[in-house]
Amino acid sequence: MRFSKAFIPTAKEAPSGAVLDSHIFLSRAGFVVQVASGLYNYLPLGKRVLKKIEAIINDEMQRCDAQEVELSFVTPAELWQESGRIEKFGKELLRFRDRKDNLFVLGPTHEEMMVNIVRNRVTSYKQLPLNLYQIKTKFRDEARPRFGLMRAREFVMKDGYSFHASNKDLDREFNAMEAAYKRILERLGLEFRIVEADSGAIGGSGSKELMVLANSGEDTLAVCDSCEYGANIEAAKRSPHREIPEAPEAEFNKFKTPGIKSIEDLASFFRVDPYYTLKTVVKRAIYEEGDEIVFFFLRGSDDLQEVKAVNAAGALDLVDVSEDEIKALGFIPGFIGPLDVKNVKCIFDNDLKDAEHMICGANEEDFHFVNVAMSVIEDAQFAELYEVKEADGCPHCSGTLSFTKGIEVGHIFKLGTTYSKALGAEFLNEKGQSVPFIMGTYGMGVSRLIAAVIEQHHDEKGCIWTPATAPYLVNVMVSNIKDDDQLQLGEKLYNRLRDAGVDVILDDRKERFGFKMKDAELIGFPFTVIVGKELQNGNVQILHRQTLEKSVVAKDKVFEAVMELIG
RNA sequence: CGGGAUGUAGCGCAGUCUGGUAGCGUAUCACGCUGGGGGUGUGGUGGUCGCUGGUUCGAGUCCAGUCAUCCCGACCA
Repeated sequence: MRFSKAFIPTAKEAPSGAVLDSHIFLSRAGFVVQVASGLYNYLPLGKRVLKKIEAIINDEMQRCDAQEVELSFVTPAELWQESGRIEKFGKELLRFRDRKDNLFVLGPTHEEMMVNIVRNRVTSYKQLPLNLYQIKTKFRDEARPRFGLMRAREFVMKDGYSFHASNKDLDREFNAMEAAYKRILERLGLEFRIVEADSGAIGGSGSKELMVLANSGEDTLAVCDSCEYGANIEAAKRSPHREIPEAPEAEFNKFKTPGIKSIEDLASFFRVDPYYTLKTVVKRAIYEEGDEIVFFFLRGSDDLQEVKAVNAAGALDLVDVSEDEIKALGFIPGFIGPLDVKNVKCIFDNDLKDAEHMICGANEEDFHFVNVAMSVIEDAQFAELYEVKEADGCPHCSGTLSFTKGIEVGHIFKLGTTYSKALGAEFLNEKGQSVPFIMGTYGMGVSRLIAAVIEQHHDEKGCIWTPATAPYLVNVMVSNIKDDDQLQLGEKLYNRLRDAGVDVILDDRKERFGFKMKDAELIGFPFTVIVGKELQNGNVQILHRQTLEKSVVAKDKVFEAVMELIG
């Protein structure tokens, strides 16, 4: 491609409201342009990057014998009613009616459609396993799209679904997909971490997220400093406490604690470590039908992890409860305790099993109990509720956990029979029994990957594409096209590289040196061959975008030098 | 969905408080000079000031409504 004919509208200024570097540079360098909230047009450069990433995904999927399909974007609402997700997905599902008044939704993910394709077509265990995927536009009517391509409403996702006759076979495929996803991200040149995750609304288990490490990431990850363990904070675990504070000595008793409502005040009032205080978090759990108040109890040294709490309560959502609502139930905020609680659901953190010497609210204004043993509570429901903290111990080794930020670019998990059961998709096993498919699902955000590459690879001048993702690997820049020698050499090199199959662009615009350099740096071609003043000495320069260093190469050896650079 | 802000030329912004002929930077067009870090001179093109209604002799400016976009939060396979 010749720059003089290319549609690459670069700009000095970022669109107003753009805050993320990837959003700023992808816009300024002419890769994408916003159409409406969460909707983007891909210009030629953006489309090239998209196709490069897709090609790598396709290549790795083929190595795994996953087969590409393409499902219709518009999907009948009946399928969503059948699986029960039309309510669960809520307003994110964009619904509309056709001329015959039939209800449709724009596909936000395609479990239903994929199961629909397979059911009644795959009818025997002999036809399994099967892994089908597509790379296609998805639409989710996000409440608040933001950060450019990072969280758009319309986006490109690779979504794959596998069908198995046994859990064992699902495990095998799951591991194969994890390995394939790892290779994809490695080939793209990204620094990433595979972490344990919550399965979210889609249901299932064995959930893992692929996180590109970047400070601007929306997810917080807990990662071990000495082993491979990493987890989204929503699912992160820790080792049992390594140093347990000295237990306070006291008889069971009720103490007057006027105005002592917070854990901090309580701990200093009794001069004990917060570890020995009982924290109560009150939430209203929302269920598919109805709602109720739930007390979550943790050690005072811990905080409630809401996603874990939602799962423990089996709720769709948890919302805050006002002090007045608590009082209306007959409890006093700041003095709630687990003893003799009736008519309110209580869930205890696992860490409180067998806990002793605890100080907790007495359910009476200005009173706390001391030296309470959790064992006195009958039929207590326990679950994991705590949120890990930095410096907690790794659950798998003797290492220590620290926090880092990540961009979720992939999510794989074992669905089991959730969807095949809901949609009645069954096959005959070896025993002649009709059983539901055991499924896995594997998603990767292709358009989000574009943003992730730039979030991880940019500087103050602009984008720094990795070799596998660059729209053009080499930019041959003619410094002054009015100089015949420069122009001729540039043309010659351009043609030679192009004939050799290199993704190359020739900057033959009638612009000044500085202007072209700024564009080259903003767009972020990995290598720019500068055919300019050095030509007087029989040389050209090669600008390495990553380091911004310029190397000098004899003009007769440029082709070989470039070929060697790009491997 | 709660809270906050902003809509003026292709893009980025000032002007609005205090009503009186639409501005700046950049981009763009023509011609000239220049040619190693977004160069420069001269002359142009380009706007029903988001939309609707109201107040006024007169509204970009004041009032009401509405739509859109962005930010914080809730939400997010």
